[in-house]
Amino acid sequence: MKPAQTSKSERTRQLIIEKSAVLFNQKGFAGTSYQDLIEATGVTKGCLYGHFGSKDELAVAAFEFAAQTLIERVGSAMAPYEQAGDRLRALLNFYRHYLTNPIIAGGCPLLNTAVEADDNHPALHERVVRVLNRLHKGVRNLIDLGKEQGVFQASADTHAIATFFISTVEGGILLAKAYGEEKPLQTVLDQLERWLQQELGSF
Amino acid sequence: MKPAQTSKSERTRQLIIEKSAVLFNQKGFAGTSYQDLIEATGVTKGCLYGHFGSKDELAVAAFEFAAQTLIERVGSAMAPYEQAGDRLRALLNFYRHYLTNPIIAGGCPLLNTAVEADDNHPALHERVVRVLNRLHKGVRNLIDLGKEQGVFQASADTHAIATFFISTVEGGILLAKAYGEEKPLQTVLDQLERWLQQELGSF
DNA sequence: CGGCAAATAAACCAATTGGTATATTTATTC
DNA sequence: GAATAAATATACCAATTGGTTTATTTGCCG
Repeated sequence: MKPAQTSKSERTRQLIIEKSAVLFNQKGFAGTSYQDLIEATGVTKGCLYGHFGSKDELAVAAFEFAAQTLIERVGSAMAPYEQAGDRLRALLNFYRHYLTNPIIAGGCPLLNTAVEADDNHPALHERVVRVLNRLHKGVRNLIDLGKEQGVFQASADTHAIATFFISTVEGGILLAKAYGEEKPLQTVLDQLERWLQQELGSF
Repeated sequence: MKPAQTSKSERTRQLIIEKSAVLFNQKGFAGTSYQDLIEATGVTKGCLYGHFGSKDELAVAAFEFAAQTLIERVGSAMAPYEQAGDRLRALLNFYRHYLTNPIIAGGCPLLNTAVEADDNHPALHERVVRVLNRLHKGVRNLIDLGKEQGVFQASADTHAIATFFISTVEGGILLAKAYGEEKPLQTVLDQLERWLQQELGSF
């Protein structure tokens, strides 16, 4: 049976991934049982195992989906703009609405998965690092673009700025999630923006 | 039986807390089973339940211990200094050695617990917020001290700086842990220090 | 040092865990 | 629309889960 463009099973598989991603993001890998997954997806255990060989495999697929969604959303937030300064502002604004308009319920999947995976789940940990690298590279490319366009200072330390950017944003998401309000993240993003303007020159 | 200053059971209780704190920090609450706890503490299940009524109760005690240790270490890192600038530098240096000389194996308990607790574990979540508040207040006090001493600019936004500080540091710890190297954290702290010097005036 | 309470150990519990085997639908292709 | 392969459901499994009960040992105070 050749799989049609969007066969029933493909759609079921996608449904499983999307629902599971939320659960894993909220409850973590260890905290999510097959019973939880069955209830959330509305699908039986046999079906779950038919599509994914193990909980590990499902968790990896779910994380990749969440990460892919994140990357795409970031990308389309910046897409309308060509000037690096505008793109950077769009990136910051994307994170400004991160909690009220979340990629996926339960906070940042990158943050959540990183914390649980690094000591416990090599397969997931590896994906986390990969996504982190992609994100880092994305920020670096943005800075380099700005330099080429002459809107960012050529002397800026691209790598360090990208690292600082990601750390700060993830930390801000952590605080906001912990406090259950978006204000800490807003504060962090405001400060980060000011810092970026000094590092890169007003943009 | 009135508990003596340090009875056998008190020592056992402390042993359980210290060993459990490591496990919970590494494997998370859901990821840590009583079997794990029994093996790590070298004590039987009956003994565990004799001291703590449930896994929840033990996890809370373990987190409080880890948090207390963190607070104390931060405090004693800054204690030798009176001038706010020196104290702030000491604080940054404390975090510089956070991964090579960790409070507790498994990374920052505040970060780890916050991520797992906020959606799943109200009791733990509440403690996390409390510790976060204490930390935030500590940084604010440090900044205010610097203002009183005339070494920090009076115009600095104390609250925002404290929020930014904590976010950035936690984000740096996250990145360093994810990458398994301390360089990202070093980078973050270097940038943070430069930023602080601009916000507060060179100190 | 005797008595007793507290601490610890050991055996046990029902429920749930992740995972499997098998039966039964369902979808797709010829 | 029949054949068939894939998808789904059901029932089952041993192992482990968090937690309890009961027995035994230990530490402590008069």
